[in-house]
Amino acid sequence: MAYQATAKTAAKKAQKYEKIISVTKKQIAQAGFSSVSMANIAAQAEVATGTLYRYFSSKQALCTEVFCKYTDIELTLVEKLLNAKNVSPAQKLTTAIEVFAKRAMQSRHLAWSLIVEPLDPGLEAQRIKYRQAYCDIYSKLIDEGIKVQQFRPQLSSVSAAAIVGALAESLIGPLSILSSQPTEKMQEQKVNQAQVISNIVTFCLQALGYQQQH
Amino acid sequence: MAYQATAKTAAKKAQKYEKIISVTKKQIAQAGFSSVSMANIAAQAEVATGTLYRYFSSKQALCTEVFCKYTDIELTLVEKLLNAKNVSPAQKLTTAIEVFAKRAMQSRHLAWSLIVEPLDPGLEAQRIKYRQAYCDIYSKLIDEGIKVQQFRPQLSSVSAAAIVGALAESLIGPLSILSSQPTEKMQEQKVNQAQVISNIVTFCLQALGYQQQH
DNA sequence: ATAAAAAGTGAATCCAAATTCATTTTATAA
DNA sequence: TTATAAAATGAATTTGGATTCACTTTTTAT
Repeated sequence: MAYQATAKTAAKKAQKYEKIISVTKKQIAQAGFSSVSMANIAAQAEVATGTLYRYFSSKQALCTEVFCKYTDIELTLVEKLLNAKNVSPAQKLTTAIEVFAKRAMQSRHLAWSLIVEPLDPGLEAQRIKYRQAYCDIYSKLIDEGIKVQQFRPQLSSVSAAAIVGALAESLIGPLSILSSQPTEKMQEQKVNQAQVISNIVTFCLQALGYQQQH
Repeated sequence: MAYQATAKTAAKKAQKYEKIISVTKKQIAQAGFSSVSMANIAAQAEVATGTLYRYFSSKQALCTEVFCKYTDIELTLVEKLLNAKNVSPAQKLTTAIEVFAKRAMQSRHLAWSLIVEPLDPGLEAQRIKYRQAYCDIYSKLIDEGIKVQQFRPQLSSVSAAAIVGALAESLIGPLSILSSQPTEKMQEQKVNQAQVISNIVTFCLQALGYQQQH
């Protein structure tokens, strides 16, 4: 009597769920959150619009799911690097920035959507939570660095926010020379990704008062 | 025969125009661009919605006008400071940041709207132009500083973008401890505006490789 | 095979503002 | 004072998706 989803059916359902997520991610990576429409996603996922609502209560719920899924991956990764044992704060920061930057550059459009695309309030609230999380872990790192005198004494939460902003704007935002066509400014200025990353690493380390060892 | 607006009428019209602008600015300063609706503004300006369209071709045109008017004031001010004669690059940067920060803090909500509130694409495009302008003048300043060896050699456009991002995030964005209730974190951490500004000035100077003189 | 439960469908509905425009009011010039 | 131009009005229209829901199809348990 009682209807009980069989393994096969449950799997099919899960598959459909994943397809919706992945299709949405693809759309966001190609043209940003602003390009996501339910009709749009439904077509790509090969379901009816009504079906989407059997998996996600609203467009915002769908977008939030995707946003969190992919933002979380990056945050967790950076978190791990900053929790490494027997690595100095300066070294951890260097690695964290390098990893974050390289990954963002490999998925430039997605990174733009996740980090700087203007979003509506619901999603923006999520983004703020993640930025705050980044800020918190960087803040801790700075405190650590102050304690071992690798960084100068400072308001760690202010400096942490500055680092988050500096990374976003210089690597991903519209001011990043990396976001102009690779052929344009970068070639003209003979700049490559590695140089940009190295520049921003030095920028951050020195900002915190780290004295380069020779 | 030919209708020619008399001085009095022209003045009245100009007054009405200003009133629309000022009412819109007030609305933005109180609740952001997202709270602006034509009905809303019309009511506050004591005109009919249709009348707004005799002054501005669209909502976006109105918002853009206000956005540019107030953003331009700040940009011009900072530009002047950076063009000062007989002032070292480091000193100019210090002053520019201090002035920018103090003014933003005095008009916190407006600054938030102008600098970090998520906007729709039309306005966001305007904002990017201004950010680029800031980036350009900071970039020039950095080049100047490199030349006189106050700053280390670096990719000035990358560092300039980083500074723009750092200022926005640490002073105005949601991560700024100044944007939480003044009573909250700031008192709890015994932090005041001056300390935050001083922190961010040092952050930027050192980021560029400036060596504090004793 | 059949009935009940769940899943899927997509055309129709809803919605909130921006924008329009036929009409009214005000200003100008003869 | 009157005819014409400009300005102002605000109710009605438009719009672009998100969301709904009556109906169909598929799955499950007997």
